[in-house]
Amino acid sequence: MTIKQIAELANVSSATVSKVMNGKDKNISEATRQRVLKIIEEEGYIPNGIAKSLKVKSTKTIGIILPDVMNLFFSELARGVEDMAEAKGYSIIICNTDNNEKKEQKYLQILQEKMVDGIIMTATESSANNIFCKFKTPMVLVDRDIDFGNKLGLIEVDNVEPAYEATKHLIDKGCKRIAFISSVKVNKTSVNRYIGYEKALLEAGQTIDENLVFLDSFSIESGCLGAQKILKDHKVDGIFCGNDLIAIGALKEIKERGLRVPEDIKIVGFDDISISRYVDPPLTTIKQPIYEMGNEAVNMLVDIIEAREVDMKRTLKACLVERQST
Amino acid sequence: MTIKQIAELANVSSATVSKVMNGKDKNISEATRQRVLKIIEEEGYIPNGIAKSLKVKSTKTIGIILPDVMNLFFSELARGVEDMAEAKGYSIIICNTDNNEKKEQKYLQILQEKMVDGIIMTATESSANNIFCKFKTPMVLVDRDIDFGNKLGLIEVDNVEPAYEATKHLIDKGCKRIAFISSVKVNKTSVNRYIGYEKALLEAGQTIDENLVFLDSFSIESGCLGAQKILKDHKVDGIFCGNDLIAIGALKEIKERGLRVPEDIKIVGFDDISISRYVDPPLTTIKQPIYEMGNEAVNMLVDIIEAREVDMKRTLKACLVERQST
DNA sequence: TTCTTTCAGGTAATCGATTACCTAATATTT
DNA sequence: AAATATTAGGTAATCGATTACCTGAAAGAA
Repeated sequence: MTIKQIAELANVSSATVSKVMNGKDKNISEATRQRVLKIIEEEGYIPNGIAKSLKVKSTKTIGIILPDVMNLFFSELARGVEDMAEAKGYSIIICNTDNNEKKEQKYLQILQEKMVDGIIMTATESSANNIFCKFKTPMVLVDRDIDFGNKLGLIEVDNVEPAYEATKHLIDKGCKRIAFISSVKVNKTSVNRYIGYEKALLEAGQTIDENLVFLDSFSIESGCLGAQKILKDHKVDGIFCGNDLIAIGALKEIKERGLRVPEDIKIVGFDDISISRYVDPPLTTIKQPIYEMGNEAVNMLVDIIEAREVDMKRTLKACLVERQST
Repeated sequence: MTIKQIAELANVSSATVSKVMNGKDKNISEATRQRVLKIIEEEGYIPNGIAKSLKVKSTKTIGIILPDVMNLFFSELARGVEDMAEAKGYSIIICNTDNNEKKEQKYLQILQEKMVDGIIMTATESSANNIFCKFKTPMVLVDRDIDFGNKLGLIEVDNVEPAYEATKHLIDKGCKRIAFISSVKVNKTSVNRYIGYEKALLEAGQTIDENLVFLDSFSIESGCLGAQKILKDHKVDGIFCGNDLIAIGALKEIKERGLRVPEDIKIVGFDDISISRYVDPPLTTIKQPIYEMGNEAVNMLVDIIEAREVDMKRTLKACLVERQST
């Protein structure tokens, strides 16, 4: 079923059918319009969007590249993106990189071949290369602060200040020896959270003990591993975790050693993923506006696509939500 | 940059460039081939996949329609789909319906306009209508067992038997009054789990007490609500939850009432989403091969798309994994 | 030598819409 | 009544690849 067949059935030209479908019907009589509409309905005609895209040079789809949708942080981000995209008439193609630069490259190529109108991406931790500079598909980076000049949009949250706040919260609650478990240092997010942690400790006159810092990855397993490693040889009364998944892992490990939270050890996470309020005890954490970041990424991207004036950098605020783990 | 411009730069026709790019280069001299390849590389030429799709009538993309990627069950399913799709050279467009039939309809239309090669979908609980029958885009349904004749593929897991097993497990552990918290009855999955629950109770000579059955939705909130409602007026020593999210909610509610798991109340969930082993206590649950379901859905769909012989129904096995909540 | 293959690559129709521009009829203005 | 404007719709080029079929030269066979 093509537009020509519809046109024939309605005794008009394909141009007329196209005009009716796209609301450019100023010069179409109501009778003709209804006739065309009726036939489209009857035949269950669905226009070929590919043909349309080829002509109008827009696919109304955007690509989203992220490490892993199974990670609650990214699934929330993806949902934020999808909802806003849908509201603005765009579909989204999703790509998981597992922080693998090869896959990132491959997807970038595929998305461009598919002629997406724009790309939203949380870049791989190590993608400091400048592969993105050479192409012109509009793009906005989310969460990972990587410097590509100012050609790309960026949605970020400040990490230093909330990390400082989180650590200070532990100090205020009386913690004297506070550990930090997070991802490796190639990840800028992790580094910034470390800076906030350091700042709070120094300000409180506490010393930085490298033995209380464990850096691996933003996963539950890392949380288990880190807590295990630190608790084996050292006494701590507080842990600031680089994200909530780590906190969940640490929580489990602490309980297995017969220690209590928050009585023996207080814990603060980061992100406030949806599950965090349901773990035991409910986790004190830094609430990141994850879903909103997804929304904003789409807003910015669509502004770029549709060539509107737009600020290429947007910083959102994160804040502490206190629950029972401290 | 189009194929014609590349052709001009290489002093060949666009047909030759096309042949080189697609490996149909039997009749292309090695010298020409290299020259074309070099220019493509130099110019950073990316072929227009939309134009290609229009001609070859295949977009190499499949759509996936599901209730909500933020739900751990579906994010794992989505990941299973994406990974297998990527391996087979397909991209995926993701659509969240929130179990809203209107959105489902809308996405179905959009995906067909975008000319996806196939659709994988977890149908809305209420979509018993036959809207899918009239179109010919290959489609496989996952998890939700809805009858559309045998035109559509189906990937399912048996729910009755594992639900029976879960309930029997509680009985074997000594539970005398076992509650059931799950989603509403329009959801066949939920119904089947109820049937298994009922079967185990009757077989053990226990009576079905409707006061111990709470049906709402497959969410953490429902778990809280259900446990709250049931525990207020009744004494129970075991709860079979329709899925893990419900179990997590119930767990929280139980603890808030000062009851202990598993000493006072034993709990079994369903799904084994990734977080379940990390809650406190680690959840005994029915492990569904969620990721594999995603894989299999793609396998089946691609077989249908590429017109291979294929069994339109595939049933996977779920099994009990015992952890500390029982 | 002549005929047939093979090789290397070119020509142009095609996929299914969109849209700038055209036309013919009717309506309005002066 | 003549000139102009509006209405209703049609014509055909175009988007950027793919591919069936064609061509002319060189190689091999008879």
